[in-house]
Amino acid sequence: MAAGLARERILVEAGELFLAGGPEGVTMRGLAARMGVTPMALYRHFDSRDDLLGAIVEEGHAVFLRYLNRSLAEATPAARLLAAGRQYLLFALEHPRRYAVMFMEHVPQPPEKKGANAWADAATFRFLVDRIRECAAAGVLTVEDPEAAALSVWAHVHGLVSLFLAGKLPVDRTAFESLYDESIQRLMRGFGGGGKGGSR
Amino acid sequence: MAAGLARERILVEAGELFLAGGPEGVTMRGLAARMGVTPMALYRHFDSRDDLLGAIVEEGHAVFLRYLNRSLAEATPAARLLAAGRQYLLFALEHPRRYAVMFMEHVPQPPEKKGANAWADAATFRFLVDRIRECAAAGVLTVEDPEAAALSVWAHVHGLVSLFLAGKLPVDRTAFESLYDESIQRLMRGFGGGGKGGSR
DNA sequence: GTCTATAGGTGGATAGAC
DNA sequence: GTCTATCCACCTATAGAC
Repeated sequence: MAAGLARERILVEAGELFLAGGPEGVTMRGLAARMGVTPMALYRHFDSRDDLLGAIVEEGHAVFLRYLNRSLAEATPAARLLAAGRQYLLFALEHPRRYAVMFMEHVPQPPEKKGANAWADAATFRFLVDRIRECAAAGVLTVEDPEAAALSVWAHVHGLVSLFLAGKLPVDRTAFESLYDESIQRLMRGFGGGGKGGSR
Repeated sequence: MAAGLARERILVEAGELFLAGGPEGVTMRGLAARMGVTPMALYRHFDSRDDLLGAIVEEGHAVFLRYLNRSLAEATPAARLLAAGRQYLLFALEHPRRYAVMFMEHVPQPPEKKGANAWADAATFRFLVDRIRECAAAGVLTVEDPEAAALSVWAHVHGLVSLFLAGKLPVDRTAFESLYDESIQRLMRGFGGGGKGGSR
C-alpha cells in the first residue's frame, strides 16, 4: 500500500505476460528481465509469485464486472439480460486468458479469503440474478427460483464459451457468435421467454 | 506394439498418478520410482512424456464412450437421452481428471491427428446427435437442427459439470446432482420436451 | 530392456550487502 | 528498493555400457 506506483507498473507488465502466455507465462525471472531488474526486486512488492498471480486475477474480476455493467445502459429488463449475455461473451473473447483462470481452472479455495469468493465472485453471480429477477417482475420470464434460473443461464453460457475457448468447437468466431445467440434463445424459451431476441 | 505387456503396466501406474495429481502429477521420475525402475527405462515404451500423456487421454475417450453406451439399455428414445445425460455426469464425477483434460483444457490441435478429433472426439458428439434425432423422430422433442440442438445440450451439461468440477459452485455432490437434473429439464422445455423427467 | 552417468533446462526463493 | 550470490527442487532427455 505504501509504494503503490512500482507495484502498478509490475502489475501492468505482468498482465501483458499473462495475456500472452497465461499463468505459466508469468515467471519472476522473465518478468524481471522484461523490466530490466533482477528477479529479487519483485519480491519487494509481492510476497510470492502466487501473490502476484492473485493480484492479476483480482484485476480480472474488476474488468469483468465493468463489461457486465455496460449492459445496464439498455432500456428494458429483457434487453438488459440479453445485453449481459453479449457482454459475457465479449469479455470471454477479448480476455480469454483471464476468463480461463477465472472460470475454467480449479482453485482449491484458499481458506484465507473469508469464503466470500464462492459462486465465483458473488458479485458477478448476483448481477445475473438481479437481471433475471427484473425480467420476472416485468413478466417477461416465468421464473420461480431466480437463483436456480441464473445458475442454468450461467452454466449454459459458460459451457458454450468454455468449449469454444478450449478449441473443442470447430467453428470460427463469427459462426460461434450466432450459434451462441441461438442457443441462448432456445434456453430462454424454456423460461417462457419467447425468443424474439434482439439485433446484433 | 511389440512388448505390449510392459506398456500396459506403465499405463496403469501412470493412470493412477494421473488420477491423483492430474497431468502435472505424471512425471517420468515419479512414475519410475513408483515402479522400481529408473526413469530411462520408461523411454523404451514411450517416446516422450507427451506420448505417455497422450495414451492416457486416449484411454479416457474410450472409458467415456463406455459410460455413454450404457444409456442404450433404456427402452425409449427419451429415456436414452436422459440416461445419456446422467452417464455424462457420472463419468465427470467419477473421472474428474480425465474429464478436465478431455474437455476443460485447451489443446492446440496437433496437425498430426488427421483433424478427426475436432468436436472433441466426434464419436461422443455423434452419440448425442443420434439420441436427439431419435427423440425428434419419436415426436418427443421438436428439433429442426439436431446438431445445433446437440451442441446446446452438450454446452449446457458441460457448463454445469465444469463449473462444479472447478469448485465454482458452493454445493455438495448430491445437491449438484438434483440441480443438474432440474437444469436439464428446463432446457428440454425449450425444445418442447415436457420436463416430466425420470426417476433418480 | 534396463542400467549409470550426465548434460542441460526451468523455475521459485533466501541471505545479506549496497 | 535493488543488487549479487547462491541454493534448491524439479524436470526431460541423450549416450553408451550391461
